[in-house]
Amino acid sequence: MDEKYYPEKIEEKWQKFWEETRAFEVEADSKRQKFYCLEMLPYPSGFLHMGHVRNYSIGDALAWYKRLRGFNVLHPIGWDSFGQPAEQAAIKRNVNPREWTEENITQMRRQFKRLGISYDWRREVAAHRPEYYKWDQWFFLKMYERGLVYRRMSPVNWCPNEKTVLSNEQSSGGVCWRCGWAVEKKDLEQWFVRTTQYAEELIADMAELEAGWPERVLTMQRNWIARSTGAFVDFPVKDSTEKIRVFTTRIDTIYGANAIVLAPEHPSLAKLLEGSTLQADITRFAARVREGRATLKPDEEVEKEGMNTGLFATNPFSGEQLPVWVANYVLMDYGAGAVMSVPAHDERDFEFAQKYTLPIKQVIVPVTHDKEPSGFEPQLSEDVSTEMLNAMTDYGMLVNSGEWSARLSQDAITEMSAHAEKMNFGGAAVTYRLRDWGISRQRFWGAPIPMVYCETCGIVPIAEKDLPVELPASAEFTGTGESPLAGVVEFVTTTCPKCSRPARRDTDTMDTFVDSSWYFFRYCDPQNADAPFDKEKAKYWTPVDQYIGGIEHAVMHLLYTRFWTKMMRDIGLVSFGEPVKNLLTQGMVVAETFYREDEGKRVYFNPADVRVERDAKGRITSAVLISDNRAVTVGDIEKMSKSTNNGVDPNEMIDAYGADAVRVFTLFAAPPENELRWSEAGIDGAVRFLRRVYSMIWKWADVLANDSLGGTPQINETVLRNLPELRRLRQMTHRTIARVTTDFERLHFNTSVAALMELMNAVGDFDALQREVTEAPPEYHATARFVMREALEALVIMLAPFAPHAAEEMWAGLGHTGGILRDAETQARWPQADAVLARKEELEIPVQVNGKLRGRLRVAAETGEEDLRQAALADERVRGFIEGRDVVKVIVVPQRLVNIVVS
RNA sequence: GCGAAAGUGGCGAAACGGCAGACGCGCUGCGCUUAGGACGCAGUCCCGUAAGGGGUGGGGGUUCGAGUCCCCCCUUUCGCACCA
Repeated sequence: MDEKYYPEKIEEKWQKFWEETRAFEVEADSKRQKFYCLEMLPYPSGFLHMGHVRNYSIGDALAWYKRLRGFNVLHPIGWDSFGQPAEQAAIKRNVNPREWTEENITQMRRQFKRLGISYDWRREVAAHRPEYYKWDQWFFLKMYERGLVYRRMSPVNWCPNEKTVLSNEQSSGGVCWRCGWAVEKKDLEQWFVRTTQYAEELIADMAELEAGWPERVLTMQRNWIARSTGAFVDFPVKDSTEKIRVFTTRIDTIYGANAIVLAPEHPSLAKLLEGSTLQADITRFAARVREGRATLKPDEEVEKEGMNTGLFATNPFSGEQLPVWVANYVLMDYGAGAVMSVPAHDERDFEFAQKYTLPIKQVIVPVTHDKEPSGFEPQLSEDVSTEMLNAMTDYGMLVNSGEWSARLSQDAITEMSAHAEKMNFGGAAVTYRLRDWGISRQRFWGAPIPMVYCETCGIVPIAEKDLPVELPASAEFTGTGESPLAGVVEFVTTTCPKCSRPARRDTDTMDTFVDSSWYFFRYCDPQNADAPFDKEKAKYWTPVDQYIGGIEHAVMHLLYTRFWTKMMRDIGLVSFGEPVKNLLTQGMVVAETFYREDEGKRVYFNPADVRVERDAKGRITSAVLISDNRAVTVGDIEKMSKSTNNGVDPNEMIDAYGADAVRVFTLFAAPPENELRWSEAGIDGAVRFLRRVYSMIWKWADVLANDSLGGTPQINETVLRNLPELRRLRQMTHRTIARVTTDFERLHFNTSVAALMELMNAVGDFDALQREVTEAPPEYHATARFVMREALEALVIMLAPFAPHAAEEMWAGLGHTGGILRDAETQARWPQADAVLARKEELEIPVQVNGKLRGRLRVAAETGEEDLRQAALADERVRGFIEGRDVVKVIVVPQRLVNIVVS
């Protein structure tokens, strides 16, 4: 151990040590309790950013903590290495996606190692390697066998100029990202996974997740799946054998229907309009609406538009003839693609009826007395189109509804659904907003879909034994045309697995969410060549005990992986349906921005190049650019990004402060789910703290090892009894152990670090006191050294999850060999808090009079209720406030406070 | 518009319904230094010399006691957005 703290030296040394001793490599061991600590795998862009650093620092702290508590901890990492950036690099710079990806992985792996994250690197997986995506394809075949994947036409974003498929990002704003042409929708045959088949289970199983997942994420998933209960009702079309099926949640309002409205894409439309004079007009209208939708910007509101088809449908409840309309506000892919329009009791239908002056018939009246109905007096006349100002969407009592009148909405919904079912024209139904998962991508850099098209046999799956269908080494990356694979003749040309005649491969690849849906199962058995993973190994390690990642994956990734797990359960690979027990969604990393206006455009400067001036209160008063010493504008705090130039490079931070300090700051500065505001001053504080601990250990290492000052460190009860300062440090040590332990269990890393800082401060005070002790008997020194060693060792071990390199160095400095994790299988190193020692001997009890603080009592910790009461009433200061008044009540909370209530 | 979460010093933040602001940053003063983006010590919510008073977005309520629980409002952030 050097006298001074040299992070780069220590960090390199211990990284090498961990590698050589295989400190983080683990195997399934049924005799030990496991803990699966998982962080979301990164896309290998080539560089770690601060968001990654935060994510992986959180995970690593937890992994270390659990190891020190004696768990067998699986802590792996891998690469989400398929996807667009590699392909874009290929298009733009003519590099090979595979080489580009592999190079990036090499670079990022080096960065991970520099950060000292404790991964079992033998388990690393990468989505783009055939050994991995072989199993994506295998799963595809399994799902195909079970009817869980199917093919249908579906629209993609299409650039008519470059004749290529664009992703949503590439077509944002409705224009092509490269050429600026208006993006169109184009229908292509694509593969879909039937996620909707599991909709009910995906909703229902969320009950299991309530304890361990953020409420926010569950809410988002619930809204995404959006289960809705209602009923189907079939409306027979006049002069036709066709029926129009609608979905409604308000069958109780059916007597108020004034029209049936179809989505423009409704499949029955063509048949219904056969021979109609309006056919051409309607078709044109439908096409226009569809086009309008394609170029729609995300936030845009669209005016309701519709057309009367001239057809009529019969309301099966009332027998009434209703006109059939087509309108842009009805969605084809929700419910039945058709609705009954009830303007009096639905806002959208109301708006539509207003626009086209359709009759509005009221069939529900409010019955609640304590709640305002929607601003409108009950009317019993039928057509209220002139009086009604808003739709009345509340439940109420049915009126104008034939035999159903006078019932309450809730009852009517059940009874009318049952009636529809009995009469065979509908019935109760549940629908979901959740749609099937489209997994076809017209891209090169993904797992090929293992399907073949044969003229004779049609669509034929590849035989399992012929997997993987390997990606060719390269393709033409022009950025135009359909899937790049379509241009690779050797790839496309194949033979039919069934009839052996020439056939053509599917040239699409799979969505990268496929790769990330099951990767953490593969970590359990990453080299398996015969199966995605060994069931027994997965059974030991999974489900994941703690998953850590960004909130941006709240819906898609986490929903798909939940689906995938259920699918794997149904094909017998796992025995549970939920893959992740606890989820932590960490906040973004943000920083200050600085800019100058230049001809209306903002030019941003990196915070590293700016000097900030503050006033006496610490408020920022101005900022200047260091290079020219002229002022810059202080902008908002924003997410670190290229566009605002406020990012910091983890490599530079590690160079300047060391990985340990970066990690300590990252975990200390904010609770994990909050935003983390980057600050170089803050990281200075982290280094300062580490340095203080380090020099304290250095100073005491010799003393603790040197026996000449009074024998081996040991407790002398007499000394302890007589010297409160020794007891005080012990108390602080044990109190800190208890605090840090509970904070870790709650993932409150910031308060853990704060507690360690307090312990360090106490150690510092104790050390200062010791310097003043010149003459003392040997048993005093022995006891003092025992107490100090206890404090320092606890401090070092509890620091390991945050600053593992420094902790290892100091642990060794305290005379321990073989590293902190030595014998971890048999001996948990985490210190044990002794509740008796952690207790304070003397307490300061606040005394309130009528809830206001009026005095404090110094009492022994075990002082009872009655004594506290007496002491409070007798207190000099307190008496000044109660004199001359009646004491009505005295509330005594032992160990806590006394409140005296006076009149 | 609908839904959810959150508003505490100059800043990041603490606080089983029980002393608001732990811990850290910044700032102020002092010491040590030729010097310091080093180190040490002290101070730092507001008003007041003090005693004391006020203070957790605003207003009400429950309670002996509210940052914490309930109701209304304001603001911010996030998610969803014609979902019948």
